Amino acid sequence: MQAEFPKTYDPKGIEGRQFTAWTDEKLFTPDPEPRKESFIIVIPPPNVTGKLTLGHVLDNELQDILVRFHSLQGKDALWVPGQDHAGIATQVVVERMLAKEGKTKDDLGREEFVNKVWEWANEHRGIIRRQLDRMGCALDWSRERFTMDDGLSRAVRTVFVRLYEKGLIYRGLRIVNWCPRCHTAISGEETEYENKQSSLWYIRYPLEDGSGHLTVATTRPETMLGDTAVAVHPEDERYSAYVGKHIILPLMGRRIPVIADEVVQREFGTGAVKVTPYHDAADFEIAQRHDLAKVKVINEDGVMSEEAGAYASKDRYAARKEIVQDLEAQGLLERTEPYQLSAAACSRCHTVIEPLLSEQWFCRMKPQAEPAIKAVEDGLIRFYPERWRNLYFHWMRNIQDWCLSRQLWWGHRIPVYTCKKCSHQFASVDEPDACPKCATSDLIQDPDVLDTWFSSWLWPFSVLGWPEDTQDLKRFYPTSTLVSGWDIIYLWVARMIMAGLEFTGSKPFDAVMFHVMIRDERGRKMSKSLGNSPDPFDLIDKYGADALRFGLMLITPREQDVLYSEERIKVGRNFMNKLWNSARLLASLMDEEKARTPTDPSPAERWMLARLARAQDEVKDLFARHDLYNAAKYLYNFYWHEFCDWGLEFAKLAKRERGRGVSAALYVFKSSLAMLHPFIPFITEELWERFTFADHRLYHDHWPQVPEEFRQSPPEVEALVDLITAVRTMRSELGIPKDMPVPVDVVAADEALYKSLEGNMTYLSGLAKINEMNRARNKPHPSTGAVMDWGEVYLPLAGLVSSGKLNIEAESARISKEIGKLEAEIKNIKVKMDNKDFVNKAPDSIVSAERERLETYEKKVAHLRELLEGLA
RNA sequence: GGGCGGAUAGCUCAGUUGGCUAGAGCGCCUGCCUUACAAGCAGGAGGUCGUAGGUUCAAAUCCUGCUCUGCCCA
Repeated sequence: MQAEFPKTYDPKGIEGRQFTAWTDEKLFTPDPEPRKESFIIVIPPPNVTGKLTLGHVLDNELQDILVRFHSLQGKDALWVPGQDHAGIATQVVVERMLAKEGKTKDDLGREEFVNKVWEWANEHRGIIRRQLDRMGCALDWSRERFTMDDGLSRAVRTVFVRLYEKGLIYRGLRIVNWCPRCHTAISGEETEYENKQSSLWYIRYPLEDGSGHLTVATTRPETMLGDTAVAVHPEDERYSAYVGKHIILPLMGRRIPVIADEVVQREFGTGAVKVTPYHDAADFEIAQRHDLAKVKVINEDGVMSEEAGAYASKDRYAARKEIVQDLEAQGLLERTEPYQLSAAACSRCHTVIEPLLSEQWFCRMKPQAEPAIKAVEDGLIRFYPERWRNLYFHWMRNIQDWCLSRQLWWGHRIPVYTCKKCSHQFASVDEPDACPKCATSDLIQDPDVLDTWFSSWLWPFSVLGWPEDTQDLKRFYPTSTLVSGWDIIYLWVARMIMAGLEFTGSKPFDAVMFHVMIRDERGRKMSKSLGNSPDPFDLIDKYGADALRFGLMLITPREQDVLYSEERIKVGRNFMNKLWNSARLLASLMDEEKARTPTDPSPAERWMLARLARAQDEVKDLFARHDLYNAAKYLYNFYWHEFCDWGLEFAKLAKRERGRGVSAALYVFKSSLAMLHPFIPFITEELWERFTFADHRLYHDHWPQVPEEFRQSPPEVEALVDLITAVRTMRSELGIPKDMPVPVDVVAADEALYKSLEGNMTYLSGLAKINEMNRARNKPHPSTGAVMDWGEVYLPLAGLVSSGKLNIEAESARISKEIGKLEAEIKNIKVKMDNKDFVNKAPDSIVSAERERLETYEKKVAHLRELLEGLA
């Protein structure tokens, strides 16, 4: 035991020292020789651009808790760290840096630009590592991986070639989400919807035969230049006469048909809609059905194309303005309404997305989805909480083909080659020297790169060495549990399941544990622009990593997004201080004792051991259900309100009054440290070390095993707790000064119980200031009292009345209230008992329990009435 | 428009397969700087379980409608 033990727990210094020691000892690298069952998690790779957020703290904390818990269960635990290369995000960041120097990526050229990105990425990987270290994450950094590593890149190419050769990857012309700033297609998940106040423009489209016009409403007037039809609903009687006629498109003079299609929403605008196949996904579908022309009027850079007539080479928004003005000048703008629209924007640069017809690489997903659906349906892979299965099934059953290509430089370049000579196109894992058809070496590789998720979906096995058949892969795959926010269930979790089944032939993990999102105290999402997202590392500076972790765990429900505020996590800091101070107390009480399994525990100690045993069972059970929130709460309440409030108070008195040793309390303390360790690794290791509980780290110790014989709690200690609480309440209501001792008279139904209570005068005196206990023969006058399940306690007032003013009103109000509650309950039970159906149909155990309750309550009420009379 | 949730104390949430007087933390009130801890100790107040029906001997819990609310997809 180290001598110095400050009054307040200060994590500074301690956390850093502990972590350095863990790293030096390679604590988190499992033995090369597998000896026991293993537990493995792969980290959801943080984005390499990332500073970690509070959300990451939660996500990684949960994983750390699981890893440490399973290590304490005696397993070989492994947690593999790494980062993903975050294609667009990283490229955008580096491009911005270049822009500050007045350069573009094209100035550097592809190779030099990619080198620059590598430099930047390597630096940031270090930042992420330091942040995870500060949280105390038990990651095995000797196995760190990056999605752009050689091995993982090879896994990506291998998978691509396999799918290509299976015919699942194809080139297709589709409407994609195009970011005009990033110059690439992006997925729906990489877009964000932003509510914008805009307008709905009503434009007149003149009919060719001069018989009038149709009015269409649009939120994007600039796209009208590319209209190739006007569509109405086939059952819309307002327009049935017009179907088949033609319109002369204003500003362009193009002749376009009026067609009928069922997707048209009759309620929107006028019910007649313009059709722009090149720039709208729904319109593209219509065009396919009706064989319409597709005219591209906006280019990849967001500028109007040559086909935009007079508006060519103007910015899309400038063109919009002019087009509206020109239409108005021609009397074709019927009216303009304010309109709230939710516009898709690039989640990386917030430029408004341009839906654009574009040729991209796609992967057919349906064949891979089927076994993945079955794996979850059959329980081969379990979801916690289970309800996320619904979302998974819903998406998987409606799965769309995956757009794989991105027009970026940073990422895995698509391994498709085309022979310049014979035009043969093929995919290859290794860079080919020559065309397999005509043997010329004049080959061109596809310039695009793959979606970042195309490497992330391989993560559970690529990090272990796949496609090589490595030792790690054999030993640690499939992994145990994946921890993830529910927001990336499609983007990542579902795809990993498909990839695992498709490429390794087995599931990637046994279970998925989903956690909720963190919002601010007003329920808003954390975001940079709102400035409501705290830097978790400021919080760690202020409160310590354990306090942040435990505080966060205690306020984060499983199924409902957590409303975070700094005030709320202080509960974590308070707990650290409580834990620390309870340790200080034990340190001051102990002599040379060890924390052994107690050999001859006193009743008070057995009471404590029984609570420990229950905590151990409960918490283990909660872990089995992946309910770490309630496990944390259980431990909090057990440690604070059972061990500290009662167990330590008993131990303190037993030591001071009777010179009894504290080894039983030390045993409970030691066991508690082990159970708390997964949640708060730093302080528990620190205390473990200070008390020299073992010559090895707590991380490698064992979950407490409380002997069976201690599981039964002695009834007299339960009675003792009741008695102390009752007397404390009466003292408080009556206003008896805290130092004034009181005598009590006790009636116990069971003589043995009374006797054993007598043996606990130390506690009665120490915790309720009871100086004398007598067996009650008659109710003393005047007196108050309380009725317990096992008997009654009377507090004679004779000696107290003379000594000062007692608040008799408060005390009699308390008793009246208790009577009221019991009478209401008695009434309820009587109604039940009078009900023949209840007596006949309810299980006997319930009926007899009700009968007993009725008797008990009636007895209690009778006693309380006597007490009330005695008070008056 | 389709789907998934939520509504329980002032606030944030627990409440397993229906069955003891519906719990916790924070906040609030009262009294305490009691030799571990005022980031603490002791005691206390506070709830028509959103609403209307239904099933049942019995509903916060199961079913249906409605209201409010959050999110996802199109």
